Amino acid sequence: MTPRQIRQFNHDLLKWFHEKGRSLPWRETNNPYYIWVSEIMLQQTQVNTVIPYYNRFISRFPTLHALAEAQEESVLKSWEGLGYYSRARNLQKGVREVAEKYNGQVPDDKDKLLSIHGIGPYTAGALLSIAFSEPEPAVDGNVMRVMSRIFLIDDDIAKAKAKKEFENVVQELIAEADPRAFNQSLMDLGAMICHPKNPECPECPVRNHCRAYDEGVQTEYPVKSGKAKPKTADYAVLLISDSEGKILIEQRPDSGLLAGLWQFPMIGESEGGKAAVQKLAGEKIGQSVHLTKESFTHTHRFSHLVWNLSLYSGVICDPIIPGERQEWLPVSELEKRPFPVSHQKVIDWLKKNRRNDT
DNA sequence: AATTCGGGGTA
DNA sequence: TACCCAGAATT
Repeated sequence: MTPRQIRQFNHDLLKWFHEKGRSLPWRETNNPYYIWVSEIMLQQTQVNTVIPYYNRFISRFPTLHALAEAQEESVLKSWEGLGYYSRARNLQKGVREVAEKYNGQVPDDKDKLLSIHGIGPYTAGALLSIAFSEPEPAVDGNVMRVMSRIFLIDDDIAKAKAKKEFENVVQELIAEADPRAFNQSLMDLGAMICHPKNPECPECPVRNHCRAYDEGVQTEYPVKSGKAKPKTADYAVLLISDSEGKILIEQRPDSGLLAGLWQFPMIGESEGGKAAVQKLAGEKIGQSVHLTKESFTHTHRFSHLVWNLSLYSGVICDPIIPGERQEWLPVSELEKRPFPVSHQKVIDWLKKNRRNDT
């Protein structure tokens, strides 16, 4: 684009944004900590899903220091159900880093931001532009889709390399714009008009600048290669209760899938058969236990994994002393711990079917 | 450069 | 179903 075309593009885009842009909780503030929280929550997560989580989170951790000083488990509890839990752990790590290294002030320097845990190229750009009004690109899925159509860029956006190309394009456009409004207007355009499947081009404020619209090939962009088929894993979920009706739960490891969350003990069911489950359950719990296969089963789909869960229950008369990451809890207190959604389904079943109240 | 990290909305 | 979502860390 020529400088004149760039000015016209900016004018058309920002005029639309000020008239039709979304009003969102995190747009009512310039507090870098609030913007930071919102950007982390919004990673791979839709706006409407985030809104209630954001409001609760800010209400519970109203300042950067409040989050820095919180128990990690209470942070995970606030994140429960939102997914990608390492985001929450890294956010708190990053906040603690800012509290110690930068006296609680979120730095407005790109390299310093990128050195903070959980802040990558996108989030650094978003903070610099939205919180500090610096002309930095913030390239996410929306921006790649919009720009791929406007300039007919056919790089595979599933590849890491493609992002640089889009950052260069945005960098040229943003130079003459209000960076804060510019980056957010691209995201709103991507979310409200320039949809992946059925873009509403007649409503688009920049369709006159769009090469894909000009050539009628909007739906062929962006170019994106496919993902691998998720693998499946079968598990026996153990509902072990003591004579008082307390349930044995355990905390998952500090790294990997669902790190730090709580769950009912699980056993890989690869070979199937109740006898095998019974034997492994005895080893896991530390004493032999008679299990009953319940009718409850549940399939949980992650983006890269499928869990097939089936439920076994058993009662222990002489309860074991719980291990380091285990605990006996009454059903009524399970909600104090953060559980993954798959095991919340088990809790739902338990509350409907429990035979002995506690 | 490819894989691992959740869960829900949408056509 | 399949794809997408205000991506980053790890391998």
